[in-house]
Amino acid sequence: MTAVDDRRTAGHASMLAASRLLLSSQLEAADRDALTRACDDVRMVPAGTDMVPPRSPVDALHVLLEGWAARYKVIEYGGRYLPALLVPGDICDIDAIAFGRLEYGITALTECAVVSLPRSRAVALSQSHPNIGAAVRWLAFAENSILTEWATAMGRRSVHGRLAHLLCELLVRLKAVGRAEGNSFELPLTEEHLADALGSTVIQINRTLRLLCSNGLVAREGQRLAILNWSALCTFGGFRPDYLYFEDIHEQSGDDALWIKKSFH
Amino acid sequence: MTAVDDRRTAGHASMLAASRLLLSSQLEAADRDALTRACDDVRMVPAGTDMVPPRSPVDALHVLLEGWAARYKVIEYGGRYLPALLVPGDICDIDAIAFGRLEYGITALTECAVVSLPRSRAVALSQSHPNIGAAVRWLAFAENSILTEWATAMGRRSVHGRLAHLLCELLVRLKAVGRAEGNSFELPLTEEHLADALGSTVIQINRTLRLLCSNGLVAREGQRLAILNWSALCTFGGFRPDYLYFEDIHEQSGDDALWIKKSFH
DNA sequence: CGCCAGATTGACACGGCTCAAGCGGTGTGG
DNA sequence: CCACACCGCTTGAGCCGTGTCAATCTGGCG
Repeated sequence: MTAVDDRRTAGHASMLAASRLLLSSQLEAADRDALTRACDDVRMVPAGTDMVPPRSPVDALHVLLEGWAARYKVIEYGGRYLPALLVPGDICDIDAIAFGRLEYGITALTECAVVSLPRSRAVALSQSHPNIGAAVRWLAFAENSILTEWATAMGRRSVHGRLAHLLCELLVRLKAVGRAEGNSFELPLTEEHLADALGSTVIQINRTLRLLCSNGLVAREGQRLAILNWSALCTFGGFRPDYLYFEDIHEQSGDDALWIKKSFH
Repeated sequence: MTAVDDRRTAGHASMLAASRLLLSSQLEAADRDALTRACDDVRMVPAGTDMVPPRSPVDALHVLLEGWAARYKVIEYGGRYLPALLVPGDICDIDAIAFGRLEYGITALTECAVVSLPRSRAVALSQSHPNIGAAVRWLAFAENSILTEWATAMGRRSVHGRLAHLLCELLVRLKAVGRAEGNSFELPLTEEHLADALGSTVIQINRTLRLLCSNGLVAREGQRLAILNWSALCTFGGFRPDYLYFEDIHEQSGDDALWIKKSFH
């Protein structure tokens, strides 16, 4: 995990720059400083560990700097479901700003580096800095939109479609935080993780992944996933990136934002 | 529609009092006044009509006073899905505060009475009145929680479970706005509406509803639905009301809030 | 070398979707 | 006042997508 260690020693200030929250164009320098200063030190979370147990009181928000995590819910006799996959830059439990208790848990799917932002400080900041308040609100609604899309996918798409859709979404989201090169990215998730995120089973995911490969839509090499035929994969999964509202984010992305737009117009 | 006409002539100020937004305990009298004054007049929307077409620019938020509506998405070759059922008091398109365009449409499932809150005024209010901003943020996260629960249900529950779960949710939500008597409420939706909300089909909903009836869990009389065995229905649907975060709302509900709590502890 | 997590493959069963037909209530026009 | 149409509900039969069960294979690691 040398990459992780590098990030760690570099301090979290530079890392935070790529977080969803700080990407918001509504923030000014003072807002960013205040946010960065409010964060605690970087903490490492081993893979498979609960960062936040479900239904417990939360005293801090967690910003993911490195690694993959997920929100999860456990249904009695229904197994596990992952209503959100979290990548570097995401705030794992942003709703803790409004609620002192969360209905889901957060688990580290790989080894993770996170910084904590004490809840009281987060609440205070979003009150005292109107821009931060607005940015949080924006993020809340953006998550809302993603959740709506996921629920729709669960309700009205086949497992094949859902997997294709998810891979498309991941590429766009990873590009936005500089974690994709061209049309490929590291996907360190097991098929079980994907199954839990898509409401399916390992077997089904295995076969679907294999199908996408054999049809030349994607290719896998180790943990790296490359999308070979972007437009075909989008069509197959019914993916349109509008629901991510990434056009509202100007900084950082630049060329990539342009690339996404071009693919659809 | 005499009931609707009554409400109409009564003016919207009193009606708005029951809206989710105004229920928030974070608001003070001045905040409520400002919100109420910012609203336009009541407008009637016929059943089956689009209140807001999908993917179009929105210039106003819509607060539902009377009737049932839904957010909807249309999937090519996948039919329609309703990621949210809206009942009186709900804000149909609250995310328009953050985005000028919505990814979903809003359709009136029955005849509806709505008031419009111009987007510009809503944005201004949530900036100038910190309490309103916080209340909007709270609502955003509350919707987030419901969406998470729905996605989880779509992914990991059977159609039977999902329907039971939905009926439980509806009772709690309707009670909170005074639209349920005891364990029963008006359910003016067709089986097709329910199917679209649950990602299923008319036939399946019909059979499931029939199953719940024959097992003595619920009873139907016209458009009225009564939950005969609340705890059994909750168990069957895996329903726990925590995700609705209604304990944060103190006013208005009173006895009902107590009743919900008692059922689970 | 042996262990183990994860990927893979096959056989099978079942939930739920599809197709198709009939039923009942309500509204409308002749 | 009846005939017809239409919408929503109901019911049956069959099939397909997926979940389940079970076994094998692979690569990494102690």
